[in-house]
Amino acid sequence: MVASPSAARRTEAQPAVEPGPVGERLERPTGIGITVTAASGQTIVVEGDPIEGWFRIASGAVRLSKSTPDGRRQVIDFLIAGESFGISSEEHYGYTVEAIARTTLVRHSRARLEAAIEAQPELARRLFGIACADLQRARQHLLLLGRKSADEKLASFLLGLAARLGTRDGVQLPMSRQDMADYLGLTIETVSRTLTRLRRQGLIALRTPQQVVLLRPDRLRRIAEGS
Amino acid sequence: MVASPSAARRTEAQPAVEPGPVGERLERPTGIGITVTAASGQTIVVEGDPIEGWFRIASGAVRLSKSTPDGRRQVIDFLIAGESFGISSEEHYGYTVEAIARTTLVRHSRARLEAAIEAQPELARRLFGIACADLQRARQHLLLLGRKSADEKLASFLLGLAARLGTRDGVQLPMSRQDMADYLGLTIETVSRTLTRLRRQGLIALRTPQQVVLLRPDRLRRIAEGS
DNA sequence: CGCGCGCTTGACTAACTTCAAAGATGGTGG
DNA sequence: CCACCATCTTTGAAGTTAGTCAAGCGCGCG
Repeated sequence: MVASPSAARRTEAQPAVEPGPVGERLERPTGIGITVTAASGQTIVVEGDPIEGWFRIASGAVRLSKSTPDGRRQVIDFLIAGESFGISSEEHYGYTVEAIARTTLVRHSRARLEAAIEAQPELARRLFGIACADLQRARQHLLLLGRKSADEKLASFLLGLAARLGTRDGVQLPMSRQDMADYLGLTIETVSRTLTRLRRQGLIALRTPQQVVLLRPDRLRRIAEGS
Repeated sequence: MVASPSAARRTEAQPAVEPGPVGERLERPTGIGITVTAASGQTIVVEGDPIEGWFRIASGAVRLSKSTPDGRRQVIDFLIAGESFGISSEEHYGYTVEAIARTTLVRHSRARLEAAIEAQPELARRLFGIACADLQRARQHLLLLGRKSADEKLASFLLGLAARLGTRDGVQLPMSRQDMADYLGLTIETVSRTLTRLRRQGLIALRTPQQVVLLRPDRLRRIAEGS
């Protein structure tokens, strides 16, 4: 059940994030932040870093993850364009953020956010709503990790991703098998084998390893919720 | 890994919560809510119920849980005196709440909370802080469920509970083995066997099944974080 | 062309679950 | 006050799922 300590897979320990093509010029009173870009695999913030602002993903995708000291990793969430992280009252990040594709982010200072809340109290409600939605997602994820089988985990994951990306029957996976495994609390081999099983049962098709077609969403849904 | 469907263990389907000894008289403009009491095992709210207010636990303890349609259960959290649930911008509860001991709760209407926020905007920040703390706890729980072994889960659980209850070396477990199993994503037998193993290794002592003494917190901590 | 990387597959192993039964414990009623 | 019953916990033996170790495949890039 437990991945071996040698499973540390942080092959990336890059410099950090560099100012993007647009650069710091966008730091203006309009409320638009600093645009930065990150290459795939690049680390944006590390668990324990002080939270100095929040990021909104303009394009691309990132993963949030936590690790044990011996390198086992749990992916907390994947974020895509339009979603944010770093909106918290905590002092430090409780997770690491890494790009899983070439990603553009807009960084906003915490001070400005505080000021904006003063100016328009309605904003506080929006942030609270985001935190509540994140909490609901995390709790759904708890049920998946604690009580679902590998088949159920994959079915849930594929359906959830399709719903999130707004695609009816096909999903372009933005993450690797390793990322999926670390999100689902499985190993890469089990993810691969389970996808193969779903494919052999005619529930999905794999055009390429990243391009999944949901052939039988109805049956996948039944599996996802416990046959 | 997956508990059998027959593992449905909601032996309780009681009427709900009855007005407590103090009754509805406490519904006054002071902001003090309605006091209610629940016997051990009694259901307070059910997953899917509309959120009509929030509850603060005056005494006793409750568990929050989610279930699959076939009855497998994942405990999301345990709450003790002084802690709250139902503080959310969601419309419906995403979890069921049940008392795990004789519990007294104070119920506050949502409308009054909204009004209080209008009156003192600082309150909004407090609520946001609670949501962020809950989120951090849930994410720590994700790492436990997804990537820790049974030994690590139990060590983490006992240390966390001791820290939370503010006791140095002894813990009075307020929940059953089944509840612990459902929190840790294990079966009741594995919980029992693991506690026995920790006891035989001299790391803990069990005065009674509920009374745990942490004999070697240092070694437990090393186990909790991955030997 | 061949090298490297990510994905898949196979054989075997280990951890945890399942099924079964035997202690504890605690409350209730005789 | 004590015996009995229901419930919770512990323990044992066997079964399953997912993990580990190892190798092969396929694609893209230099």
